Amino acid sequence: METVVDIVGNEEARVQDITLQKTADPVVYQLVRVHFYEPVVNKFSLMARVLLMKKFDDNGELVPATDDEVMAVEDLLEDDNSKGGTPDTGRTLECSTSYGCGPCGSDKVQFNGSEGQSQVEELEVGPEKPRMPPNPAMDFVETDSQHEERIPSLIPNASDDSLDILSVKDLQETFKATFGRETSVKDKQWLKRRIIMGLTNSCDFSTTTFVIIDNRVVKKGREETCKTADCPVLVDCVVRSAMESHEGPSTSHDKHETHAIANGMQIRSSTFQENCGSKDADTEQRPAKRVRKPTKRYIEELSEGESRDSGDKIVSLVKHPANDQPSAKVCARPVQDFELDGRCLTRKDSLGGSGIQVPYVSRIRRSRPRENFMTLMPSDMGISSVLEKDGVESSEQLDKESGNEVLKNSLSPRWIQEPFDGYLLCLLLLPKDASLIQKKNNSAGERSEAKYLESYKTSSDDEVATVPTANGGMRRKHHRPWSLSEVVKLVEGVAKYGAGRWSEIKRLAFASYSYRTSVDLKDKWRNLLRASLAELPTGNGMPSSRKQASVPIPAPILSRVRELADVQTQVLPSFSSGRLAGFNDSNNTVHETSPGFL
DNA sequence: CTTAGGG
DNA sequence: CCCTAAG
Repeated sequence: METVVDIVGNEEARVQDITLQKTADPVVYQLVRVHFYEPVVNKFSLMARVLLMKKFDDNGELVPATDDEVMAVEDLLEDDNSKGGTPDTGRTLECSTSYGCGPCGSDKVQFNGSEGQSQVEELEVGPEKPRMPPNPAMDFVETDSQHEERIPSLIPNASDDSLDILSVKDLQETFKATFGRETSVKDKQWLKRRIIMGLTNSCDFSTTTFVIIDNRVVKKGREETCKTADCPVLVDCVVRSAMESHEGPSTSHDKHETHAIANGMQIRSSTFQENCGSKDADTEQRPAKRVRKPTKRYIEELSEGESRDSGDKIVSLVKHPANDQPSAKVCARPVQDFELDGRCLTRKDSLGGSGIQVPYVSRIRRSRPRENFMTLMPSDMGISSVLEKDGVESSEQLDKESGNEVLKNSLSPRWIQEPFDGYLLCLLLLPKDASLIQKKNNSAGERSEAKYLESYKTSSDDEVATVPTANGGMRRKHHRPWSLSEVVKLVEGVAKYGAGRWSEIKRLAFASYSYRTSVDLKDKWRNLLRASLAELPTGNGMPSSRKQASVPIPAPILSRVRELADVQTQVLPSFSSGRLAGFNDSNNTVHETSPGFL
């Protein structure tokens, strides 16, 4: 399968782009839930790369990783770094032993349940999921008969012992003392591990970044991308290793699941075998750790909005104006080859029960964040198959309800704007040689993916990043249609803060929609206004005589727009003449009827 | 830097 | 959506 899901640095990227090194710097975010489309990971034909992972709440808004999540990811990386000696020695980062190595034999990873069912993986990370404490893959402390060879040789046993007698609360406090932050994780094992690691750790992976060049990940000197401490380096291939599954009572279920996975899917490629093999070894020699600084990283989008508010300037990352072709810049600086080929992170799919190998990548941001990378996802990705019970602002709920459904039905498949629940992971599978990639279209899911990707490919053949539209036209690739929820937000914002105060609205109502600038809001408002006015003349041939918006704006919203516009411009006229009259009428009506009730 | 408009 | 001229 020569398809490639390409999301690089929040940018869409084509296979060609990547191979041509044009858009090659990946940004790895965090994930918890994975929408993974492509199971094929054949070491000999593919290079799989985690490119981007983001976490979304129910409204599709970016949410920062929890510290625990971040730490989990950091640990993965850090561990990788440390055990690899130098980052330049790309090695298998992590690989599930269980489901990765089980019945190895097939060279194809396949999701069971593929049928349109979302390939959603839940990385049970973070405090909200105590059942599965963060940082799965990094486990080395586990007990375990099945992995007797794994010895925490690098970990001071004493510490471990001393921690044993502590209560969860104690551990949490220790954790706090160690890391300078609170944790809600209640898993003692995890806490202990973290604490130990925190106490012994001393290396910081965050100083290394990589870039993909020519299908390989090249180490890149630390750069502007990581200037700021909060460089959104959220790598988070959190993976749940099989070993983890064996840990602790709370994971018994997982264990079971893991087995199911092993049997259910065929990830067993020689590749994975290898990886798996190296894993145990690697985990054994996990070196000492670093002193962990309190993690403070935000997804760029968020920090952007917030920092604007506070006048903070840490947004430099995003703001770099010259970042239109930053990737080129980055790529132009080849350093050392860093074969990431083998580095796999594995995760466990709590839904389909399939684990996948997720190669770790790097984090380098290039250009403006691409907000709608999810639009690259196949529409059948199973976006909302699982709702995260995460707390979601009620105000957002409205958005979702008012917007999602409409979107679902009205948006073209390519533009799935419906907010994703949970987290997302985008994987990039870089074919080393497309011709080598073979795919068996077994499942509908695969087919649709192929189809989707094909269309995408087609649309992006050109240098002129354009994308076909429904009406046959071509529009710029990075155009992002306004979702209904966005429109609603905008309208609300205008209602609240007044039209014209775009920056206010932007940061107050669009804090999480980083991709909309105040200018965008303004423009959109202008368009909305036009649309609303265009709809007024009933005698008019057809409101649709005008160019129809990609996302039809419900009439109520348009009228609301009109109202707001009126309020702003001709408050008195419209009020006294039309609205006031109507208001009085209804009032009268009420008065007429109410006496009867009395 | 934010807003308003034109392109 | 971009660009730019104006506060």
